[in-house]
Amino acid sequence: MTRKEEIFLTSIKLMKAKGYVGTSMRDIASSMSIEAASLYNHIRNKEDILRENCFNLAARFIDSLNEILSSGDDSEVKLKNFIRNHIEILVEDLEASHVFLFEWKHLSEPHYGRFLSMRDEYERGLKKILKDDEENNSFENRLYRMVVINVLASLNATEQWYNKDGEMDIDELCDHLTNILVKGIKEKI
Amino acid sequence: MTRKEEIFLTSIKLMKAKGYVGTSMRDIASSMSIEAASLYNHIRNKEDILRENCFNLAARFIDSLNEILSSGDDSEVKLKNFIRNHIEILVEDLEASHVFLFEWKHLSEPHYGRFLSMRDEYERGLKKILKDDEENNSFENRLYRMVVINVLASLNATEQWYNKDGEMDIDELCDHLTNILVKGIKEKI
DNA sequence: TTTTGTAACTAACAACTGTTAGTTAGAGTA
DNA sequence: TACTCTAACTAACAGTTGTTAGTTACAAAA
Repeated sequence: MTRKEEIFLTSIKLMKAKGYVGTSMRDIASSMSIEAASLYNHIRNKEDILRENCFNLAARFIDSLNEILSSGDDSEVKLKNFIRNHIEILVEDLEASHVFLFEWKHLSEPHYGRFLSMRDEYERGLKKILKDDEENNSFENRLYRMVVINVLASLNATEQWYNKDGEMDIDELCDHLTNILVKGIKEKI
Repeated sequence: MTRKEEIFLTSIKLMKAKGYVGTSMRDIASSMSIEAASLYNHIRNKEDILRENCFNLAARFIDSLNEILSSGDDSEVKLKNFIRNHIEILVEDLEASHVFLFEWKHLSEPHYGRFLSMRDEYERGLKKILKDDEENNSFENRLYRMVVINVLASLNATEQWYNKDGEMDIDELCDHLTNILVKGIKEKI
């Protein structure tokens, strides 16, 4: 691991705990037992850390989406794969995901705008997957935004409770999430 | 509206946009065209604003929960009322709700701990409502935490998209949310 | 041996932070 | 008239912020 990567790792850990604005360069430095100025040998500025984290994850979500959209699978499989990929990316680094989910709003322009439009793209992609499902296209048009946001909120909530070293592996996790989202909480699991 | 209430309103609006730490007393003051020091004629300190907002909402959620738990309704009605009350509180002031949902982690001790234990109480209450549902108690025990967090994440996501002046009223909103949560996204609405 | 790259340092910068002390102007009440 | 309340003010405090300039030590490459 390069020194730069160590700085990113330390920063993300702190930013999860105290937020982006609440984490100072001196916090990061002292957490690595060096001086704040020394950080600038490895990174350009504070926002770089946030930006790299946010766009790294955003790009992976978008790539996964495009792969699914361009596949020939039917819509049910597409949805299952969407959930699977989303959870895999989210769970791989739970600290990075937390900062991605909660701190992106502190990006400055033009990054803020770029981030928002990537989020829109992802939401439109999920909407397309849901709409292609014939059993499902009886949603009124104005409801799709609600459904899309609900699905993503449920998936992203995994960050709050999931423990990689716990008893539930990713396969089981995705099965449960798919069940709950598709069939609701009434369905026995 | 008292001057103090005006300060709270202005602060919450700014804190939604820039976060609690990212909002300075001078930001709040200049947004009201006064000096930062003048704010201290009306409030004790910055954290008071966050604390009052967070605990005001937390108390309302807890009160609503206790009312439902102590009612003699059957579990299906309890869940429906839980969703209804939660949404009503959340939607009444969307800016206050946003700060409640995203900025509580900046509370200092002992408020931070108190807030967390109120959240736990609320989650335990929802778990009890779900568990009392006989059709439903086939969830494995370790799954309830996931289901509870998923339900709350979906309900709270309403804050992201709902517009009080839009076309959907609260009755309809609650019906859709109840449907999606209970029957899943496969169910036609 | 000389050069280059890595990784740290000290010192300083201008701006901003939450908050306090002390004061002032005006309006309502005794 | 004298007093009190409300709501603002100026000035200052001690500390923190992100960042830059310039320097040093050491190891690897030329």
